[in-house]
Amino acid sequence: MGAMDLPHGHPQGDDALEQLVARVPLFSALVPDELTAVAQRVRPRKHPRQEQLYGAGEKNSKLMIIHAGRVKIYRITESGHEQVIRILGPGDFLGESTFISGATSDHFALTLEASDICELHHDELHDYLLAYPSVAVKMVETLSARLAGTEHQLSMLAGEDAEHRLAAYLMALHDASGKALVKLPTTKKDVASFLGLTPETLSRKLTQFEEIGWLRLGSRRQIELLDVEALRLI
Amino acid sequence: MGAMDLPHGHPQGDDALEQLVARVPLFSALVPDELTAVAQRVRPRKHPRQEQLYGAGEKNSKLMIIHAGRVKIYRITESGHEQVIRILGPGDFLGESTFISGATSDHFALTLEASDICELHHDELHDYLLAYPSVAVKMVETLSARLAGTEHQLSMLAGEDAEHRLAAYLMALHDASGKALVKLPTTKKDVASFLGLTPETLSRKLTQFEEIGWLRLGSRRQIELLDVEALRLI
DNA sequence: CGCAATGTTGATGTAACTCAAACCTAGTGG
DNA sequence: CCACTAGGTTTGAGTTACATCAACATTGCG
Repeated sequence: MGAMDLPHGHPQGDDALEQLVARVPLFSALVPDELTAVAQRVRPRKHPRQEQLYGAGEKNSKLMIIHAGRVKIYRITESGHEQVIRILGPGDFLGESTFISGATSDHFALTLEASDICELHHDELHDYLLAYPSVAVKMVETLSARLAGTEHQLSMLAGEDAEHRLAAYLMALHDASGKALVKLPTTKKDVASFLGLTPETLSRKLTQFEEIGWLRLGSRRQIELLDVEALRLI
Repeated sequence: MGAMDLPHGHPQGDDALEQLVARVPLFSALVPDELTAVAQRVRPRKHPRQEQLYGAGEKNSKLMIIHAGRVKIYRITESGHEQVIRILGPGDFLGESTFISGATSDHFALTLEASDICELHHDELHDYLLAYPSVAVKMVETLSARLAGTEHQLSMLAGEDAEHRLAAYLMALHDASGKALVKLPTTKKDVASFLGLTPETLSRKLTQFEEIGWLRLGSRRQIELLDVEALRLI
């Protein structure tokens, strides 16, 4: 668990790294040779839980790719409260927002659990994208998808009430896992922030849904969805 | 202003088209030869005002680049009301969200005024990005910036009240133009939707700001900002 | 110039927030 | 490994900002 803190350079390690890189959607279109080239330049690091990867105001100059763990992206609004933007997991990348030269990010990234994350300096990223256009195309596609997701969340926040938002969120979790037993990716406090609610309102709506019989609240952030159709139709 | 409805093919027309393409941020990193190549493949079109460029469900397979005019991007929420996502102007592009093969867009694009828009089929776009990686890099940067903007709007909607949202919006208009006399890009109805408010609330807050002396409401969507500092500090 | 869409103003209702207090859970350190 | 504690969660009561409904005024397009 602590043997990869520093690059060792032995063949076994490089192979493993290449395997990791190959699993990242961003690099999935690369041919083996290119994959090897990328793997050699990427710096893997372990991060403990609750570590701040970057903060607002810093000029974070690294693209980070998550191999294992979860990362919370959030903003501090002008009125001072925390707004969760998204939760990232394995295969996702972050730090691209400051790729536009000079711009400093206005949000924070925090590991929610111990995480394995690869880093790539922005200068290098720029060269990579020019050298491997397929990575650039993949990145365009990923950003498009992420943008569409954020826009969807935006119109949910603006247009729907608390119940609709919560139901839609639960359905998204359900569709992602395919199972009736879903697990919140983080604390209810953060989920509430993500949904634009106070923790109190989230708690109330969840118990309300439970009373109606649409779901059952379990321990350890588990929720068993009993009536998926009802939630979808809300 | 109306002589370019159809491509004419004479040198003058091509030069003009090349000039237009060169002004699009997306293509700003291209060298002259590449610029010519792009200009030859791009199809310019005129659109009347209030024309639907694409709608939800359609598999829109074109990247569109705005040369002149304004385009409203909006979604119909599940509860049936219109949510404005953004207003695009000259130099902006749209239609990239369905670039991810197969995905159908869930939002609509409508011209707010007569517009000149160039089209590029997605297949061609894919080839272009591979052939001209600098365009892909530019697109990554643009999408990053757009994502950051949407995330900002998101946290505004979730975290701030009506006054803060309106004040921040007015400040954004002010910062974009640099002048104290700003002009709403579209109807107040649409601006209200963009800010996640009802038209009634927007109207009330604007008159309230006027009574305080922070601004003066003019005709034709003009607003004169009298106390920029107060608005910024709200 | 006339009509439909947009914008304004007022009265009323309610969903969700705030504040507060008690309870529970999960990581801490001994 | 267990007990401690800080943060997370739940429940309750009271408040308010904003939506809704409605009537009227204005704008600007055909």
